[in-house]
Amino acid sequence: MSTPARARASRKSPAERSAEIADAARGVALEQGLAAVTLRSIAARAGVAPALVAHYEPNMDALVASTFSTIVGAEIDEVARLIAAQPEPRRRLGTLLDTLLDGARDDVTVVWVEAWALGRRNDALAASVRDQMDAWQVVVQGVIEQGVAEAGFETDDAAATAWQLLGMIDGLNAQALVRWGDTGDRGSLIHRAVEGLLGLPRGALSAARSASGAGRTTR
Amino acid sequence: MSTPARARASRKSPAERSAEIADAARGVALEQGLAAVTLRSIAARAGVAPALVAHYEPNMDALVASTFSTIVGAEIDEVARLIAAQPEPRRRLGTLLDTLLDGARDDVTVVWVEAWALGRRNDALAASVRDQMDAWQVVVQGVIEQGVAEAGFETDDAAATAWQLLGMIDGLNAQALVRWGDTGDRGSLIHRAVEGLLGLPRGALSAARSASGAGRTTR
DNA sequence: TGCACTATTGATCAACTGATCAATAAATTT
DNA sequence: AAATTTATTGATCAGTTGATCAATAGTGCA
Repeated sequence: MSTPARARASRKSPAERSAEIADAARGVALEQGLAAVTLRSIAARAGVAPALVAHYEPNMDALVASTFSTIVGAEIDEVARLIAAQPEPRRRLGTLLDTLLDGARDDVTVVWVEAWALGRRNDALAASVRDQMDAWQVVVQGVIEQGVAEAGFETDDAAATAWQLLGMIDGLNAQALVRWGDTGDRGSLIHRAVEGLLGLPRGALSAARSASGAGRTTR
Repeated sequence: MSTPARARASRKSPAERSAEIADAARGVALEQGLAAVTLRSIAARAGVAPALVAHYEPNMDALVASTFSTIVGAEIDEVARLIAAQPEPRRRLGTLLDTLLDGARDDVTVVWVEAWALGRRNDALAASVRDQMDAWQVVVQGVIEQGVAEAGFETDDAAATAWQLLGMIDGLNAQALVRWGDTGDRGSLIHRAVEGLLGLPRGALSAARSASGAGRTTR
């Protein structure tokens, strides 16, 4: 009862082991942040010697970058699916805002914030961050363009408006991360801001939402 | 022509030396980010042995935290002064937005973003971050409340609206930090969003601004 | 069965971090 | 001038990080 020193890991196919390492990295990143994705922490979680992680990954910067992409990519896919399920632009937009601001993905927000910071010293990560931001922007721009075509959204530049919207969301989430506790309801006021951004009448988004029965009670 | 090994530092009063160390930390943080504020980097910049930095600071976490507070505190003071110089609420708000989004303080934005990330592992820093966010919020809330009283701003909850506004600003700046280059004009669209947030007619803020001759040409 | 391939590992490195402490040296006081 | 105080330092420690490499041990093939 002393050294819980990991037994030799069973031999697996490179594909399988590689996937396990990626999974371990994803888990550590979600639970403790991207900064905790180290050679040894991942090895420990995967039940493997540190050298094996190094064997499968060109370097840790790359693992951190791919881990970021995996996590954020999954988030984008998930939210994109939720949006696509909504039948109408205003409700799509409301779903987008409510989903991203409901606090259920704070672990992903941590990953985002750390990626912004770490990206300054990890080029591969910085590139991944830009890629995933672009991917988000495409999704949001799609919602806006459809809204312009079908639901009276007003904007000269859907692309720029999408960036603006994303920036607002990211900022509110990052803020909520720090302001634990007394963070009021992020997401209630943003509806007004977005209505202003898109030239919609006050209440247009909230109305579309409550009409769809998506109201949360408290938070 | 080999070892530029620092000569013994001249003896100074604790107050003076302490200030020099704080200055060195401020400089490093602004030029290379908070993560670069290390015992040795600060010692080198201050022209002093690493042990002396440790002698003057209880620990590095505290130095990082106080450095953050110094930098952000100065930013708040500066912007608060700029705002106070404006005679009217709409122009005050416009000045606030334009000043914070003109990209002239990106070095401070880096400090903010890194503080959000590092604060997760540095309690003293996390506390400083909360304090400075509160300080910002007070300033913004003041602008809003005056606008409600004098310039037709509409909001039920000036405090929450101030947080919303800050979140938007932080998010756009953080985003611009990463999206080097193709970051369109942050700050042009935000006027519409803020108008929506405060129940102002479209163009109310931009009009107040250009009327005051504060227009920037390009960026 | 024995050979070849390769997944896996322990040991080890260099580089960096924050921190401590006895020794040194410059002031100030006596 | 001597003693005292204290600013400053070098040396050193323990801890972390990413990375390399020869040695080990499963696995499948001949």
